[in-house]
Amino acid sequence: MTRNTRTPGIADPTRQPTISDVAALAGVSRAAASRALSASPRPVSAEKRERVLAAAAELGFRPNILAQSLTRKSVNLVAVLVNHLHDLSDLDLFDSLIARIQGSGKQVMFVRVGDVASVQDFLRDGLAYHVDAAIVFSDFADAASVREMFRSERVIMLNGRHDAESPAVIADEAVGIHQAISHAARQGVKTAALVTGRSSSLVEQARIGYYRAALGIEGIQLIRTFQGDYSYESGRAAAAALCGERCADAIFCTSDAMAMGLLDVQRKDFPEGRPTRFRLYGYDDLSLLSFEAYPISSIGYDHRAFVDAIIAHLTASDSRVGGVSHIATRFTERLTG
Amino acid sequence: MTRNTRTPGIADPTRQPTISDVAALAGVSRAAASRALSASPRPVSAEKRERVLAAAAELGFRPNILAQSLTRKSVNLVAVLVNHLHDLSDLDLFDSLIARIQGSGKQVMFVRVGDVASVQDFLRDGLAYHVDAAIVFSDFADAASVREMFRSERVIMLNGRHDAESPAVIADEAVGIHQAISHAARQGVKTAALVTGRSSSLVEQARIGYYRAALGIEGIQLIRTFQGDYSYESGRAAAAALCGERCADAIFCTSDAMAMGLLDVQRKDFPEGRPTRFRLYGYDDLSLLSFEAYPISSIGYDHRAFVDAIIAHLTASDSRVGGVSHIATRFTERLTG
DNA sequence: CTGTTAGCGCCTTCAA
DNA sequence: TTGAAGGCGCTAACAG
Repeated sequence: MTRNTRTPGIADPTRQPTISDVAALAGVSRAAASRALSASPRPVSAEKRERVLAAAAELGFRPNILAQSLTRKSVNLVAVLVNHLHDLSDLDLFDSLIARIQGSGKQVMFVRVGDVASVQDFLRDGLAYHVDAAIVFSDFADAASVREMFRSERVIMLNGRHDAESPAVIADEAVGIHQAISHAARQGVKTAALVTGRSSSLVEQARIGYYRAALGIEGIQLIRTFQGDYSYESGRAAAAALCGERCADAIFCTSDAMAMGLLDVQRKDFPEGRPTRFRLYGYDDLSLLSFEAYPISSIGYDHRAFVDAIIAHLTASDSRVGGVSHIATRFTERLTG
Repeated sequence: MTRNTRTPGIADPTRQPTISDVAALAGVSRAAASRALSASPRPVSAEKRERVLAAAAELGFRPNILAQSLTRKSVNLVAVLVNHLHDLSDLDLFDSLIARIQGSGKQVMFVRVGDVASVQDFLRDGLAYHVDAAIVFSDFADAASVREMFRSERVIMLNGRHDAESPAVIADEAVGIHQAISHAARQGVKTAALVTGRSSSLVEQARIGYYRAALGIEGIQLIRTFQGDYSYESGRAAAAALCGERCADAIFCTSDAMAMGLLDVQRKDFPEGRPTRFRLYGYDDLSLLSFEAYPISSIGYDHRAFVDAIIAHLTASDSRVGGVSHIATRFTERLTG
């Protein structure tokens, strides 16, 4: 029995039909069957193509994409790295990202990288696919590690940890933050408190810097700071620490979740639906803020533009150019501002 | 040049090193290199293993999992099918599911199947991987289609559309629903309104049936019904329709999101933090309900148990047994109940 | 323990 | 246009 030549009648009937089976049934060579089944136009006589297609249909043949990719050098798989799912500041963003990736004919491999250790585990255990591209939300991975992890040059960094070789998409946070703070200044805010996330993240460090700079420019005094971790619970903790005696005129939170926690602690004090002793500003512009319970003024960016930029890098012809796309942010006023 | 034998010095240096390169550098056969690199213990002399490992490290060798899977007949890939991401009634569930799957050494392929048409597209275009298993949340896919789509016998159905050949995990909704309704009865509720989702879903049809049955048993009269689509917006619409003149003593929503929308519309009428003219019951027990703004009594299940059941099916030795695992649901009382 | 050999399923030269 | 042959990267079976 020669290579890849089988007698379908004798072989295991539960086995998935391969292109060899199709070729045999159609009475053509494997190469001819491959050409007939190919999406791109290849030289096959119309009559043979017909026979091959009929045979494939009869057998219920479906190509093994993994085997294809072995020769094609492209698996049509994109890895998406996140810390945890909770980090997805907005599911809408994610949903449209996945839809767009699938729309481009690729599938999405979802990789949850909870901490630095698991990045190392991945590298050590070699349990990473050779994917076409990787999109990195997770804080815990730098561009070089991800390139090595997935053996891919096309690594799109969204966490600020890009380098010269990998493209990145980053939100231009300074603009929106300045808009929010100058809005506060116009409302007569003189003193402010800042609730931050883990300062280990580069993104967060930069964000804090923008707040401080804008407050300085607008002549608002930063009288207190509280370090949280982006979570709702840490926002509640911040309320206890900041909303006592000398409460600032405005409290800026570097995540909406924290602002929500803070708001909930204060909720009983304001039947009007918003705090009166201070103004409250969040960050992320979660779609949840359109619910009446959390009318928090916030800073966000256009999700469509963000996804567009990612897709552009994904489909760019030159895979290894390390360009950085900037996405504008904007301030949205709601009841609390 | 014979099969798979290369001279590394001459070959394209940007090419990823293969096991042949490692073997050549270590001065052993490819088979020996494969054995040395294998996770499971295989016969290799300690000295050779040493040399191979050193060579692999020097070259930065990483096995191509896709090529491995071609011979191993297992890709270590699990497909997860969802409608949209919004459908994930709780991200926590999803997060731990993915963590557990990755913990078992498999990766997760995320497939968004927005409608019936895309299921057909998948089948027609053949752009589906031969995965080890598929986990189906999406309403739009039945067991047989998914088995064909992914060429896998191991299809775990969570949408109620399982058949004799595929295992399933389903929440035992009747229990929790009855708990909620008998709780309402004990509070003196005599009349009820029901806000439902799309009744095209089998799960939803069954759910509505449980509500009706339990209301009957407890002697509560169902005086009004409103059809929504599980969304927050449709909950708001329900409020307009149901909370007017002849408002029921209790309103039961088949999703928490709808209950939240309904609550928000009524919010201004109750400074006490909850509606007073009627009791409100949701479904899903979202973690969001632990926030003070939405203290909605709700019905849910133990996420851990649910994930455990899925993983059990995933790792079961007999792939094609179609057992159905039932997960208990329970009622949780909050302010609105 | 070792290396040789024969594939996994597919695609792509390359002569004919 | 066609089919034979070789190879993608890896592992398993088989002699030694």
